[in-house]
Amino acid sequence: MGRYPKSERSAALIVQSALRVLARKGHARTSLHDIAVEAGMSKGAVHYHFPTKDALVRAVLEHACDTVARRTLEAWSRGNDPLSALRAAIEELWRVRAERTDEVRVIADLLAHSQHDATLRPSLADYYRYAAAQSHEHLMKHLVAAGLRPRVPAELLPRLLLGLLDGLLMQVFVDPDALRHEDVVAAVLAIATALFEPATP
Amino acid sequence: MGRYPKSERSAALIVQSALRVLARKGHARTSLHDIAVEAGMSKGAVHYHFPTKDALVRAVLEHACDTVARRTLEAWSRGNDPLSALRAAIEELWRVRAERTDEVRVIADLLAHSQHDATLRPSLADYYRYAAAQSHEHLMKHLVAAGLRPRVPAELLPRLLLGLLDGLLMQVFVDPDALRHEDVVAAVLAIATALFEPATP
Amino acid sequence: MGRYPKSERSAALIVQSALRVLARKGHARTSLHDIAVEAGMSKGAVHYHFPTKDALVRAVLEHACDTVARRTLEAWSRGNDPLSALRAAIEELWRVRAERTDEVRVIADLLAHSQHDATLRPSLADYYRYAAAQSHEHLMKHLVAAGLRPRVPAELLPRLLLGLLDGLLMQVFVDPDALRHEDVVAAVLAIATALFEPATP
Amino acid sequence: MGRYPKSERSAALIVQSALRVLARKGHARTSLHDIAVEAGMSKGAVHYHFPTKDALVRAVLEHACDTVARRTLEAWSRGNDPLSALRAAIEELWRVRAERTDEVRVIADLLAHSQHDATLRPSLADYYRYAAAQSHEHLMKHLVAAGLRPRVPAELLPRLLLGLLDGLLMQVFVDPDALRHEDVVAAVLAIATALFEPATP
DNA sequence: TATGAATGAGCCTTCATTCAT
DNA sequence: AATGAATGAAGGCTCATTCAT
Repeated sequence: MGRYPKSERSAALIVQSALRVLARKGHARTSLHDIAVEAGMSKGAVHYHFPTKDALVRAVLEHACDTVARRTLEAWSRGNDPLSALRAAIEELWRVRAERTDEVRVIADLLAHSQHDATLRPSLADYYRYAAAQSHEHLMKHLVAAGLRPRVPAELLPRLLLGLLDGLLMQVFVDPDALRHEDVVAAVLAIATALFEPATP
Repeated sequence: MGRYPKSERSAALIVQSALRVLARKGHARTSLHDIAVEAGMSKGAVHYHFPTKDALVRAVLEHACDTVARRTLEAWSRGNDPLSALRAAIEELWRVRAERTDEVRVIADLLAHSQHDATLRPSLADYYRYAAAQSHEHLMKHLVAAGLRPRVPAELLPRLLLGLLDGLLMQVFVDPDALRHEDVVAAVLAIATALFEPATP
Repeated sequence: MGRYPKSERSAALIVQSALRVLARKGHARTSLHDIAVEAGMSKGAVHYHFPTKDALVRAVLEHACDTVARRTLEAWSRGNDPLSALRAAIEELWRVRAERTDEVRVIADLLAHSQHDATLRPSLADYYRYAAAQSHEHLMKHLVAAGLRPRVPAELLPRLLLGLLDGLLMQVFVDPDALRHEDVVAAVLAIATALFEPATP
Repeated sequence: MGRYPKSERSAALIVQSALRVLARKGHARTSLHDIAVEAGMSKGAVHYHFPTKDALVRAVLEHACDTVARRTLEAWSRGNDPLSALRAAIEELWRVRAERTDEVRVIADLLAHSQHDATLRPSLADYYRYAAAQSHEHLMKHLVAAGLRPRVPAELLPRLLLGLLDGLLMQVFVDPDALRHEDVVAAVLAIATALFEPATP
């Protein structure tokens, strides 16, 4: 701790500041100047650490994906019995979205941007793959262990779950009152369980 | 009235051109110059018909939402028996997304932008409301008529369906090969049916 | 009356409207569009009557100079004895300025502009010459008739008087409370009379 | 501090260049591009030092007012006896105007502009106040010391003097041959002295 | 490692002017 | 006599980037 060279500390500071500004103003309206001000440095300093704006944005995206992925991972380690674990996970997965963390907002913003900037896609693809893999693992562990088996191809399960949550989030973006927290959790849980049926012996 | 029909034709031409350019380059990278070139007019002419870039973008968004909503409406009017109608609708709803129409891409782009530009939200909120209302009506008509009743609050049904499809689309944006068409349709259909249970008499 | 062809009436309407807008917004910030709107016509119509913006502005300037000159003329036809006539004239000459008529404001604005647009100078020079000639005539008639003779070259008298009033007006432009009406009139009157001495027989 | 003295030098260079261009072309026809070219810099550099065109113009105006005020101040420190001091001052005050320095032209131009741009007024009001205060002080010192007292309110004296000079200048703007230098000086001197009378003991 | 200065391309917008109708 | 449509040249401003220090 504190052992990092100044360079690394500054770079990290810039990424954090950029994340905040990007969440607040969006990629299109964020200038390097804004980021430099937020970080308390000069524009030149930002360029010293990140050769290009795109490079910085990429770093921010990776950081944001990491953070969300980590929180997703934790989401699955709660609850005792399979069902309550699933419920807790869904609740946490929705919460991390509904809270509209800086990270979540930046990811949503850059995901749209990635349609026209291919360099952003790898991070996002990794993120989806990783999140899906995690969810897949836990879904299988919990539910199959409970004597259930999926009604759809197993590798599709997590993608459906995450897609559903992300899609609902978009509706909240547009109209914050469109969905109630409990309703979403209950409905997603219903869907999740409905995707399994008793395994025939 | 009608003395100068050229105006309406030009305005429509500008909106179409703008839609194309926005789909290709995204809101952030699209300039009025690009749009003017695409429309074969001068920048001044664009400003003559739309006082501001924002105004034009809003017009494009409304047009795109209309178009997609209309296609969504048609999606529900196919098939004979309830189940095949549902299947046809889901297939069409996914196709309109997976095809990545200009309209769909622009909507996705502007939806992200709407996080930081409140003036875009009304059109999008209308769009979601309208699409949800349509889906709600047909879902109830088809499935309830088939002696089923929803396992979740009825008004949530279409939001879940559309959210799921939109969320899956985002994964395709990032990684075009992440999902196969048939898989998606089958899975969404499974989910949709799983959301109903026989109505107890 | 009413016998003018439409063309002339429209042209006059445009000049009046332009005067109002120019007084309100200043030459630099006035567009032909503003003037057309004020006149309730289209931009094209304005161009029909005045081939160029400069031509219109020149017409407005002439009109304004005429109006002010006419009022100046009237200013000298009041009062009975020489001194009260002089007092009345000065009071009116200051009032027409201090009121900040549209005409006065436009003249002030265009006078500054004339430094860089020589085509405006003739009208203004005419105006000054004409106003000076009027004032000269009356000053001489009134005061010389009263047995006085000027202390400075006679042809300079009106230029001094008008210059003084105009210069004081500029101070009011910058700070409306800089000068009180009565003070100005009294002081200018004092100066005017001090410029004469009893004619030695 | 002083690590980057180039900044101050550049800012000053820009102000000087802007003064020249404004004097030559007038506020309305002067673009930042013109100023940048005159300064031998890029448009961006101008914006680096002055965030806005208005800000730059304000800086130029203050600079011009300062310069003229300083020269006015010097005008009063010449001559030995009261009368020759007054004469010298009037001569210099007229000269600084009749020379049509860049500063004087810019002040006249912006004064007209200030009718529609309130942000310019404070500088001009200060300038008039300051010049009036200076003139007031010297007028009183010289003339009252010579046993004279004003015929009009004392605080009006300098405003009358400066107003007269400024007003005459406007006539010269419009018609350079309207007034001869010696005539003006003699007449203004006559007026100035006529404004005083022997103090009764 | 970081800063202030400067660049230059591009963007949105305004506006006088032209022209077919 | 007048209108709506369209043009094209600026204009002010933003911003990523470069560079000497």
